[in-house]
Amino acid sequence: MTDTRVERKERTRRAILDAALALSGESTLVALSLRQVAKEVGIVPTAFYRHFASIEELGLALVDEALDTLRVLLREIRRSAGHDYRDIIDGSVAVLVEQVRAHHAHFGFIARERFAGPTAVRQAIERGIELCERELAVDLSHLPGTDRWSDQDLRTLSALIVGAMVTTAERLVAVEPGSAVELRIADTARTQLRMMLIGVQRWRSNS
Amino acid sequence: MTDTRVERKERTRRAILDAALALSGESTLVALSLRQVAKEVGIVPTAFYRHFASIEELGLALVDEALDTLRVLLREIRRSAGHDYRDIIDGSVAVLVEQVRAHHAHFGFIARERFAGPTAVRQAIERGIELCERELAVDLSHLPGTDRWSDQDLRTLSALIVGAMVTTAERLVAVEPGSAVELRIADTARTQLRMMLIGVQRWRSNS
DNA sequence: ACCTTCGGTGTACATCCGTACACCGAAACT
DNA sequence: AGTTTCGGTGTACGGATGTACACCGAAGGT
Repeated sequence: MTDTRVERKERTRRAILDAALALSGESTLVALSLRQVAKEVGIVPTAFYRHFASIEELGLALVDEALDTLRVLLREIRRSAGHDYRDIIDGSVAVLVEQVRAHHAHFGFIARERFAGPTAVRQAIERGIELCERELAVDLSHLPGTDRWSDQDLRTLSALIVGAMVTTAERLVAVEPGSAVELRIADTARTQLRMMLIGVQRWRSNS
Repeated sequence: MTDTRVERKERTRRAILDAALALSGESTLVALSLRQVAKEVGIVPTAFYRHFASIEELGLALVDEALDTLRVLLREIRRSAGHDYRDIIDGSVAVLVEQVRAHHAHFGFIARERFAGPTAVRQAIERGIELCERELAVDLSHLPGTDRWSDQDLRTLSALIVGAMVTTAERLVAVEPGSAVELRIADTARTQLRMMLIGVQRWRSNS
């Protein structure tokens, strides 16, 4: 009574999304049944259709949300960046750890569905990651040492870094926050970033 | 009649493994039913139990085989290695492309189940990849320029390279052999390896 | 005040699932 | 030759799944 009909609808839509995200964490979207989700939410199975036509469509909505937090991650990294290489690296990894902690369900979801999800979901994720690579490539072009790089080399380095960060995120989600293992993973990530960026100063496009 | 009982058994076991590998390519192991596999093989569902206690156990057998071809990949790379950095890189990527072509079902399987598979399968894959990192670290220690590296830094670089190669493999399986895209992926992989290895000459452990 | 819209309900059904059980027939052993 | 082993069969079950259909009751529009 305190709320309008659209508010009610939105609320159960959220509940469905949250339940699906939580349940898919136990295995995968493709192993998730409409009835499980409905039971978890506390609605009757057929009510599910008032919000989504299928689990796959639900998955696409989840991908959108997960990719949003991925973009937030990039933005936070950019915002926190110092100008010294050391600062950039330390700051980026700190932000990564923090964001994965705060939204580990989303990162786990991306890792799981990236190769195992329904086709449409996979494609959506791949497009999102590609977008991140493109954004990062632009950031990289503002770094000292990349003045004469070709666009393609910038993209290639970007892909390398994004790949390493995705792998790091995948490792982080499997680990408890604040643990010693988490620190080791962060340390490895910092070292890897340094290794990749050391190359930057020496690199000349085409050679 | 021409064959003994153990041969027969082994033959249908193989058929089950092959069918499961093929069918899991459409989605995931966790979305694969015992009955689907049985139907594909041409046996009655209950006959499945003569070979595996569950789909998960079947999955573990598949992991073993997939990890075998991963080890073959490493061995082939080592065998084909020149002593010049350029040779090593070109040769390694060539072997990678060739192996992924020849066993793309296995590489796809690893990519899919690595994060989305049953727990035991995920762990087995992670252990296998870790083993590859360790092996590669030893190879790296024989490279010129890594004389004074700490073991940990060798492992870290190894993890970086393995991660990039896994990502490359994941991209290769999604692409048709001999296509222009495949060439581009291989080219990117070569560049990335060069970028990583350029750092090797400049790197000093702890700094 | 009346009618419409629409999120949620309840029942129902065909299909698929894993698995238990009794059974078969030929290979393998003695 | 007689017996055992064992991969494969066939039936049968309780339970889960997607979805069609008729229905309800309150919010929302007129």
